[in-house]
Amino acid sequence: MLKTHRAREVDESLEAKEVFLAGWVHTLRDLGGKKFIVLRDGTGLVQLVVEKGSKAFDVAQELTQESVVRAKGLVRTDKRAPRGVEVKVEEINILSRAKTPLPLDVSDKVSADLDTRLRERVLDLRRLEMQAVMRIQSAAVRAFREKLYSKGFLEVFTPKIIASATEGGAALFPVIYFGKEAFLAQSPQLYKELLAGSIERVFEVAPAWRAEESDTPFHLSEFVSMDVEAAFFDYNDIMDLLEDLIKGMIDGVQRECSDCLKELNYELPKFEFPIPKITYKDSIEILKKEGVDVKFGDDISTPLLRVLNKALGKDLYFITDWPSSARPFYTKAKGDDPSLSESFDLIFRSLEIVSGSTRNSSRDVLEESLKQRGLNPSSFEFFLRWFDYGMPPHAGFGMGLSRVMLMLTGLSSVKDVVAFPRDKKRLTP
RNA sequence: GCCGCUGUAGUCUAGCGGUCUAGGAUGGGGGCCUGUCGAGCCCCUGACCCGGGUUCAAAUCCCGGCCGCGGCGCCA
Repeated sequence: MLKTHRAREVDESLEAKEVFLAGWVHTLRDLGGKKFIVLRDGTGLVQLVVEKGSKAFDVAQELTQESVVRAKGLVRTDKRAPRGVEVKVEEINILSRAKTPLPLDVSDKVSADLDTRLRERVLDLRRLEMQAVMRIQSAAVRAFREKLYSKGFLEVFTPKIIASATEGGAALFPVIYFGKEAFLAQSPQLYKELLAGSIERVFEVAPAWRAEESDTPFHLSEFVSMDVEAAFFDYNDIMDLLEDLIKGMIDGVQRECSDCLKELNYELPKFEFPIPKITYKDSIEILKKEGVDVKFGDDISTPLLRVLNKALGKDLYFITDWPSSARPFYTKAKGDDPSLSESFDLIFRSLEIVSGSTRNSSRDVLEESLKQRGLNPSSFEFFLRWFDYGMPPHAGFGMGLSRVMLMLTGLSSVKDVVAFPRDKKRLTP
């Protein structure tokens, strides 16, 4: 290893100890007879001091911002240092010298537009704010996984190259698969159902692709979907589970990332638990009362969700029991009213972050449902045939990671929370 | 895809018919400085998206294109 400690680990307990540190030159302050280098690594910042006359001084003369260096020095506490502790450098060497000027200010004295930042993303990801975002994401995904493991779910992986459209609706990206036409999966939906039909409780964290025109701060053509599917669950069981997961993710981020939240100047919203539920029907009534021209069967668009959010005064809520016609073919209808379905969306303010339902588990019902939507059951035979051999009742949901991240970071575009986002116009970096 | 707004040095921004030889900040180069922490001070460097038009005169007004942002649509 090139280093004995990481930046954050340098504290008073190491007083007078020799350490090796390595990282990026975050900022440089040259006072003539003394140089201050703020060194950054994956854990944070620490100040290095280089005195005139030391061996290191001449090398430090050559430093530029964002150069990668390794330094040997003695830790000393000093109330004048930023964290009350700093490292007096004895030796320093440059592992990789950064060219100047940088195309982006990593130290955040001048902020750049999102577009510029995405173009210069590798440098952008070095900014403290983006480091915080990446940490929060990791903590959130970890909390999601751990909660599911604790409830006996298995993490699974479904194919991402598929033969045909899974759900109908969304446009897919075609790929050439050994001379045959194939597509990138828009969702693991059908495969996760089949897995739930074999191993009961499964989840997957994986990318999905949609070739949609959608050009908004909430859509990407490639996104990470957090999917859960469980046999012997219905949509109420799934909503209970989801509530636990949301709670776990918020707690996990709060616990592990308080400094990151501070870096983002963001406080996690205080949600009501249990998460309030409102039916689709009641939502429509509320919207009507608010003077919106809507009727049963209409989709609740983003502008309408804003109205609903304001009327309800809730930041996180379920909209349940959607019209069957507004849902995909695998969604189970309600027993007492087949025009409605056992389905839900979880809404953060006016943003849908999760969508789920009880699924149809009978082949006859599925075939009928496909026909009603103008889809041909025979093209779904790869899926339907397994319903002949013992398919339990099951339910599940799909959660958009980057949308949840907006809730956990306070940022306003999913392009900002994804390291290398893919949208209609962006294919690099 | 539609509607609206926008495009000025590496980055962020001021200017919105002549006062622009385009101002500031940050960065970069050079100099001074041994406790900086958005270090400070001095000198220097670097820009009007592209193409047409209007006008005596265009960064500034008009048209087209491209890019970006916001909203909507598509999408779950």
